[in-house]
Amino acid sequence: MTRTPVIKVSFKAQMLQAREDAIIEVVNHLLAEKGFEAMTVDEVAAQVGIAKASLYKHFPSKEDLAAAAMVRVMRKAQAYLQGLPAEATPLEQLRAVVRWTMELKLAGGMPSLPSQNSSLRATLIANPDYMNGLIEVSDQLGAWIEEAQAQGRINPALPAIAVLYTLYARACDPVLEFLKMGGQHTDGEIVELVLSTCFDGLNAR
Amino acid sequence: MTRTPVIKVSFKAQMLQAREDAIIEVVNHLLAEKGFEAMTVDEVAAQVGIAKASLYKHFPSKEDLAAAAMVRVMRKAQAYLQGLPAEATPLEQLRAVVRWTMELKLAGGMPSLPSQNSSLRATLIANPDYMNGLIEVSDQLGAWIEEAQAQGRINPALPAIAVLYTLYARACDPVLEFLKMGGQHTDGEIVELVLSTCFDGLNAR
DNA sequence: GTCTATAGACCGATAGAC
DNA sequence: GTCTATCGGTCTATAGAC
Repeated sequence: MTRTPVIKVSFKAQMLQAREDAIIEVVNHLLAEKGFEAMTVDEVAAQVGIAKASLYKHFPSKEDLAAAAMVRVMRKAQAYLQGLPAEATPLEQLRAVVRWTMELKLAGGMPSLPSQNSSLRATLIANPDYMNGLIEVSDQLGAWIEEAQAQGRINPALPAIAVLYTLYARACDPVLEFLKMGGQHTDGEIVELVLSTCFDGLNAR
Repeated sequence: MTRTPVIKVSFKAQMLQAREDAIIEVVNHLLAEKGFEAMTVDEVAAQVGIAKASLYKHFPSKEDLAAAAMVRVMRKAQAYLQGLPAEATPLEQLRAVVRWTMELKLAGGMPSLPSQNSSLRATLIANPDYMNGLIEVSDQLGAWIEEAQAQGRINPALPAIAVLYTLYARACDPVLEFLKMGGQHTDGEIVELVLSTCFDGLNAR
């Protein structure tokens, strides 16, 4: 066993980390653009500019690639929640995070995975980083939902879990891409439109 | 050229038609259950109980299989629209068709295809039966939407096309399956819940 | 005997894994 | 760069209807 200078190990680790970031960035955009099934690992390797075999040095399987991208976006969500102004009302917080989610999706940065893929689900559930992030985010959102319901801002007749799912679902709402495809509205208009139908509903008020 | 008894031709045609119905039924449920990519044509053949080659006597490709299922559900939608009571208000009609759509999905009869598959999209767009059905359904829904907006029942500030997309999106809303997975509600409750969030929004009124 | 449909082997390409 | 599995699609020999 050879002693390695500390400075070199750190540098090497930095390189590894940088490459992993690049990989995850590519995976993130590919997942947003074409989904898990349609994304091939050859494609990922090509876009990163490394050999396919090198990918497997970092991630043991395609599922783990996707999981890493999900962990990353979950961390970004946690950071966003952390940065929200504490003085805002719960309803404002919820609207803000949904807006953030939809803006991310419209910008091509939201990895949407099929909700019915078993191998991928298993990998995600087995990933503590992902699961802890998901739970923390859900707890925060759940708390805001219940506060907003207690304040009579969000319909108290709705189960909080149904509200939570409805908010999460904006991250993969096909209405966003359809409206964008139509080309009649800016991204900002689309976000406000869907935000309105989500919170205010389709009915006139 | 030999004359063939009418009765025989009819019988044979009936057999073919019956088998095609069986195929489409299987495809429909497989598409609802696991999506287009995950569905294999071997699987389809096995579940129908015929050889794979026989499938290709009926449908020239996997895409056409999916297209046939989509045409079928589109026809069912058209028949449902046709059967609605003419005296109901436009808003009631819209609510009814969305309810019907979600019930079909919860029952496993709504073939959900990924919105970003190009080969499948091409096949569907090239299919006149599907496109005509889609246009007819959209025209009917669009007319109701504009009527309901004129009556002040649906928010007139929303572009009609956005309302239309929002209604269509209920056919692939992951909230339905998530709530069903939770096991806390009956299918009927889930439908009314999502119907409420769709039309009334999350906010208290 | 002829003709059609079927069953199941088979092929080529692709993609995940190493 | 190689290996292997899978999957969409095809080919052929045979069984059965007429």
